[in-house]
Amino acid sequence: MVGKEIPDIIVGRLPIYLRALRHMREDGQQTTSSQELGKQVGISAAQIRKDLSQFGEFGKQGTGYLISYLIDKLCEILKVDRVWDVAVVGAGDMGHALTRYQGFFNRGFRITMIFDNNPDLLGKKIGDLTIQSTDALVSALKAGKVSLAMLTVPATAAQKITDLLVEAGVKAILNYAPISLNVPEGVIVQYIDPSTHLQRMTYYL
Amino acid sequence: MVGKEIPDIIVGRLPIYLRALRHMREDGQQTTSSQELGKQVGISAAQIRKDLSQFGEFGKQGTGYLISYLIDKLCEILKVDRVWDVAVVGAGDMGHALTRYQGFFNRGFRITMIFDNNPDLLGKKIGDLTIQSTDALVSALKAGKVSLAMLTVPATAAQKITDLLVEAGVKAILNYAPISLNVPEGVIVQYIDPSTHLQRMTYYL
DNA sequence: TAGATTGTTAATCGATTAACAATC
DNA sequence: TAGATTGTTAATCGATTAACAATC
Repeated sequence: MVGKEIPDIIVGRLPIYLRALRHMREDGQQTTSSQELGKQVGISAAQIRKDLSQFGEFGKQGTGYLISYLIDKLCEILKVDRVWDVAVVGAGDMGHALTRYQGFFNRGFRITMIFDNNPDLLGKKIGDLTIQSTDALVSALKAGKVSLAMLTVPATAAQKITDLLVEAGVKAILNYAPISLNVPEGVIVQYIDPSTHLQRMTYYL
Repeated sequence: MVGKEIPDIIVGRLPIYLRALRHMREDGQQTTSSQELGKQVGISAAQIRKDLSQFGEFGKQGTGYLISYLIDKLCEILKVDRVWDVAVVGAGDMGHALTRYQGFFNRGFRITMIFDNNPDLLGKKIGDLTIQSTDALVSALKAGKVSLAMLTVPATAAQKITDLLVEAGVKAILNYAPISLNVPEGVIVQYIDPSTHLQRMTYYL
């Protein structure tokens, strides 16, 4: 295979597979099949095999996939065979919750900075981290070579902060503010907005 | 058009359009075009027109869409022309953050109950709401006819709580626990897992 | 060996885009 | 009227599924 572009929809499923495989491993399981994994995550066995085949041959006919091996391979593919530093901007309830969340580290992430523009919060601590002024954001991120950020500021501030993140060299933003962001080519944004998720479901009720 | 099934991928874009239209209205804007809206949300104008045309004719040649009218129509379609009661299960940092979040109400949702199984938390208040025992979950949800829930418990407890939610008649679950849930036909799940979102982005870095 | 399951191909299905007549 | 923009059709593009030879 010569570096043909992988569709993003496939990339988006890999973390789901990885998560399920980790759960299987925690349960002491050693091997699985595309059928079993598919049933677990609600995706057809054929699709899982097709998705994985984009990246190599990870299974064995007759026996399926060695869970630990497939986990390693997926971590490599997703580049989470290392730990990424992540900055949080916005130290409200959501930023607070994310910063204290213990689940990031063994998924490949570590929150190393938190920022807010509220003077009352500056210098306060969340866990080991001290809340810094957004005035320091660009220089601190550049110095720390941070390329991932989570954005938990109000919608009204989100675009302005985004522009700072871009200026600071951030390449991927997980946006919790309920607004679409404009970013230049080469910067990726993913959106988490519980209201849009809920609205997508109420349609069916 | 005779009730032909709308693809879920289209349903999923409607809340995005709705959110952008509301921002436009807040800015005092009265009309928009598929081109302008598309630029705002990063979707082609043709696709927006095609999506909307599944539900009716909401625009005018030459002038585009009346924002307030289109908002009303999208709210009707998504069934958020009313306010839905939502239960939160899990009163950790994330459940806390969601319960205190002010942004739900004008998107069509209102958190009316919060549950946790930690005895130390029972009876404590988050805003106006008192944390209830998960033992009371099924009866309280049935009594309140709640059909939406947000799940913010640890992954280890998520499936067990999901079974209770299903038993209580919940039809849509927004799952913050990092695990795939099994639900019967007729129950919808949406997933929010920041780690999977981040992993989807690190692939490209 | 016999049964199971992969990786892959071809067929099907679905989604997006381009183009344009209709019309405000 | 002239310019703009819709709703819709046909063409294109992409994703999913079914099927099966290969092989553990």
